[in-house]
Amino acid sequence: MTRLSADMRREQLVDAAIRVMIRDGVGKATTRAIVAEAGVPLGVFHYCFRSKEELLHAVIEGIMQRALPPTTTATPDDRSPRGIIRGTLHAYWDQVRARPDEQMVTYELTQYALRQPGLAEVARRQYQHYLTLYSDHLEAIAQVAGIRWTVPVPVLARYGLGLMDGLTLNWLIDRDDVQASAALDEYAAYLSSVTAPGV
Amino acid sequence: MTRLSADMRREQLVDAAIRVMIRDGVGKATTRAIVAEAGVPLGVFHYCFRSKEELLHAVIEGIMQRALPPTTTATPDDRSPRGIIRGTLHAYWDQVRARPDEQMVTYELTQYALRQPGLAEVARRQYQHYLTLYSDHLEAIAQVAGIRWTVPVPVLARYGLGLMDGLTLNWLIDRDDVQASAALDEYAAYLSSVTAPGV
DNA sequence: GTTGAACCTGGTCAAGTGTCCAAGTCAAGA
DNA sequence: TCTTGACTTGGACACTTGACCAGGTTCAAC
Repeated sequence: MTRLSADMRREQLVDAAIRVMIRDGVGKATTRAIVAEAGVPLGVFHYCFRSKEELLHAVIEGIMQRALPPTTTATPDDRSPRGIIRGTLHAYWDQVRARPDEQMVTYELTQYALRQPGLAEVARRQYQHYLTLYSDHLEAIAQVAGIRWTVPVPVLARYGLGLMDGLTLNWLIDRDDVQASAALDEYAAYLSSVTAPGV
Repeated sequence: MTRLSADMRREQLVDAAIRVMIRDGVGKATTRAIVAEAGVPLGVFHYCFRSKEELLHAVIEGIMQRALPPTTTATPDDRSPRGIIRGTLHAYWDQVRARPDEQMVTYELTQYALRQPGLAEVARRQYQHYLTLYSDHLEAIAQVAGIRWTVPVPVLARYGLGLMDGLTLNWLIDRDDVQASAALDEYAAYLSSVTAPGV
């Protein structure tokens, strides 16, 4: 086995763990499955991590990092406010649709974290982070489209984040692209209805 | 041990399983934890169920049955369409807030089911059932409020169910009642904006 | 009363799981 | 060169978990 620093090994194990989770689910991500995926002996695990929970902690931080960044608002075809909003939403949705398993892992990890006293706080912090991202994203859209929101942005962010989370969850269950798209369009229509020209 | 029919025993075990899941999470609901909760010997389990998955199947059907029925639209204080909508939503939300652990179990079970080939179909069917319930609920509101929806009800149902699922999930993470309530009010405002008088 | 099906029980098995450790290997600084 | 600390390795331990079964008990129907 090539010699690596403990930090490198940790990174290697976290990546392997994420791969296992995406493929087989969080429940199947045992220490043995993870080291097998990473191609290292079992002993390595507890040399790098004090416990499995410590790895889970690192995995959660890791997967949150790679969470979908809101798509840059580039929609060359339709530059009306409504067109920009609709284009942005569908671009984001395409990313969700492209990696369903990754979405599932995110939800599974969130729930796992909520049950583990030590990890609940991490989940909370991460969700707060998402809220901020979403708020920034809304502000960016407003700027690009040359409009302002007639509803407080924090409210709009919570509403939107909730809706996207819910639609994703529901789509993961029935994979109904037509209905999901229709709901997304309705969201775009709603967002357009809470805009006013200029700032 | 008092003698009971296998059907009774099954019911007893399902109830015990649900109790364990609510208290400790789906992952901790082992056969031993379940029979301990039910106060019966371990052997009973595999006398009543061919396998643990068979019990899980029964649990899912069971917990879905007790899922929140849409609140009857009784809002004596404000009988305007908007008042009725808002009252209904908050009444529903109060039910969610009253049993957070039960909500979590529902989400955990859904995910567990999606990973288990045999159970995925059950989840799909149940979600379809929820959609129908939500549609009926929307129609009921329209009738009581004397309005009609200007957006197709199936779209409105998917949108609403997604939003409520997402808001619930997010609230389970940060338990922020103020923000949740604000988002809920915004949803009420949106719903009001897609109504037209009479039928 | 006999019988047979339904129900109960305690122990046991094999597989899997997180954790630990003693002995080995390596590379770089004293 | 020697030493020292960091990394590697294979095996082992203690425990959990789902599944199974042989033998016992009960009760209603005949």
